[in-house]
Amino acid sequence: MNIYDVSKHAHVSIATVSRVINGNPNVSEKTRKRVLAVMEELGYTPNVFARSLGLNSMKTIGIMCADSSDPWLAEAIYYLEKELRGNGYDSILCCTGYLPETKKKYLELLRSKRVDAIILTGSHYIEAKPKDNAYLLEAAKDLPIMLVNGSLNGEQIYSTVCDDHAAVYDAALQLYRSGRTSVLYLYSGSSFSNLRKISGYRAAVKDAGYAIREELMVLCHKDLDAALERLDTLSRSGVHFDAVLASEDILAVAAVKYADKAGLKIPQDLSIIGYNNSILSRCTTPEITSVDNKVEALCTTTVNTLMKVLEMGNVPTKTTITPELMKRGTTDF
Amino acid sequence: MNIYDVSKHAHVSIATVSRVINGNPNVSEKTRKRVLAVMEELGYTPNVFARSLGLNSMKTIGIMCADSSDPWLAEAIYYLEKELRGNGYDSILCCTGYLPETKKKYLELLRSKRVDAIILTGSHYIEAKPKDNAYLLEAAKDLPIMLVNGSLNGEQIYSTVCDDHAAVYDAALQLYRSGRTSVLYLYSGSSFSNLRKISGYRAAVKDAGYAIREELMVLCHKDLDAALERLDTLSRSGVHFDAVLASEDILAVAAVKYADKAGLKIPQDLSIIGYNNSILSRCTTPEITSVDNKVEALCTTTVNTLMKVLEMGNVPTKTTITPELMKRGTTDF
DNA sequence: TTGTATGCGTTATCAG
DNA sequence: CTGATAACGCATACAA
Repeated sequence: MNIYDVSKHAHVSIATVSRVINGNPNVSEKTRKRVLAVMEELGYTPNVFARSLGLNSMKTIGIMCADSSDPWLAEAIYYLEKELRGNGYDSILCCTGYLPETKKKYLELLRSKRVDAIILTGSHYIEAKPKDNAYLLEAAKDLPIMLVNGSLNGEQIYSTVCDDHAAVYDAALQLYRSGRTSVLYLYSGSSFSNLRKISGYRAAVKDAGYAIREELMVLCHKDLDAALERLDTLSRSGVHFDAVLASEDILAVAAVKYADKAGLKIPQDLSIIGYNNSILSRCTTPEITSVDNKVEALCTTTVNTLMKVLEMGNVPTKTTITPELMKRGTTDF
Repeated sequence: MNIYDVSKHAHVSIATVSRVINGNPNVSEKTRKRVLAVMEELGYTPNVFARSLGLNSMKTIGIMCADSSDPWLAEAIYYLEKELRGNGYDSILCCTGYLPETKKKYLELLRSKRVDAIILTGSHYIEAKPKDNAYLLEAAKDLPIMLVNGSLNGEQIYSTVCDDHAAVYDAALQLYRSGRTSVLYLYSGSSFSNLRKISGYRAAVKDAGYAIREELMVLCHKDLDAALERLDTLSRSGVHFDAVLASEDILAVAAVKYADKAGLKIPQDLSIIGYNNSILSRCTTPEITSVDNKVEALCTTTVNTLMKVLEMGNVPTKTTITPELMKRGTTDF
């Protein structure tokens, strides 16, 4: 069942059938209808492979993410897929894990599949050392690279980021303003986004008139038990804190559990702020004040930008989106 | 940069190059090495479109799910993608939503993309009325259809399910055995899986020696606020219950919140069991006893079965996996 | 407005 | 073991 069969049955050439398929206006209404009728009758579907071969494009975008089961990334993927499909593009998904080598491997794989562009979802794709990002610049010579919540300068590289620095700065400052004196910053890695967050925290501490205390900046695994354990030992070792600002909601959940265990009242004895405004922030009692970093906006903006890029339009290289603090029961402001 | 370029540089025919690419044994070791060297040198990558055209296969599996941001589905997608890629297959993702029409539409779309098989993820794809599943039987004439946590009989349709009936039966019975007298069953829909769960609940009520009370089987939206509100009004309207068994963790979270609000002690005044053993079940205080329905096992089994199907092997039409009750703080057994 | 001929980069089928 | 050549199904430049 191919274009030839249709052309025979409709008594036209394959060129005409092709024109009909592609909406070329240079076809008389009569022939168009006849061809369409035949296509319907035969249940004809164009062969995407042959079409791709001619056009050298699949109308497919590669989506890379570290781990599609991470709630934030899962939500991002949802919006990206939806938005892309709305624009007539398919998405092929790659969960790359967090290792640089596998990230590179999957990027190569997607390139070999001749996707029309690649979207890197989440802040784990930009490394601190420029040479570790070189492979992205290299890939961007062939196709557009879109960063969702990451930023990198380069030809054909487009970034859409949430202003994490401002979000954390603002959150921390509000904690100090509400009377806290020792805000613990709990974070889980050193991705692009995490670095920006930490710098926001540092700036806030200074602007609140305090000295930076390294022991209040605590790195731990993105895991409930690990974080709880970390807070426990920290407290036992004599470090005092009356607020926890976390780089991830799950860490904030751990802080709530820690307060429960230690008999601390929330938010009086311990204020807590999470990050991402995920469903996790709503499962605890009290519910957690959390920074909404606007996944949906990040994703739709990314896809919109990409569509303009593919249409050869002129587009901004970097778009910044403003996060918002969702106030709930773990803070008293 | 194509197979002709390689053949020229290596002084062989394109047929030989093709053989090398495809690991055909009918090539002398010497030639193979030479060709591989040239390919490396020129940085040649086979054109997937042309290859697909010849093979009429993309080595790509379509994954359909209702909503990739649903935690359970997100996790499933993660395992499916990983497992498929390990077998050399790409996955193209489709979030179909919950409406029958869009489900059909996306299935057609994937078919037109000539994917090698389609995986339907989650229990939302099997409808109660046989005629609503007819389109799946129709599609299965062309390619294998794999169901993850759904079941349907038909040629080229393979199901991998978790025994939801047994899981809920067992959970409910344990609640009665631990002294509860009125177990409220809270559920969010009437998918295949939900129907099986309800039948498990009904069986348990009977086997525990109680009469079925319709007012104890409560349907509500899969949403924190909606569920909380539902429990509130239910209680105010005089319905008594001393345990909540939920078809989703999020509903169990709502039950915990309800107990907090109503001043009920968990598990003494109200025992709670959730379903899915998701991270949500670990965010509350106390943490929620939840049925682990083995996402990973479901997904790896599905992919393994699919691989056998694609290799024309003989495979079971239906595989059942046994769930497990993860006991935590919301129950006293 | 329509048809013809050719290219796209492979794989597969022969014949040697 | 190797090579020539015909599919594969479509898009498109060019001719009519």
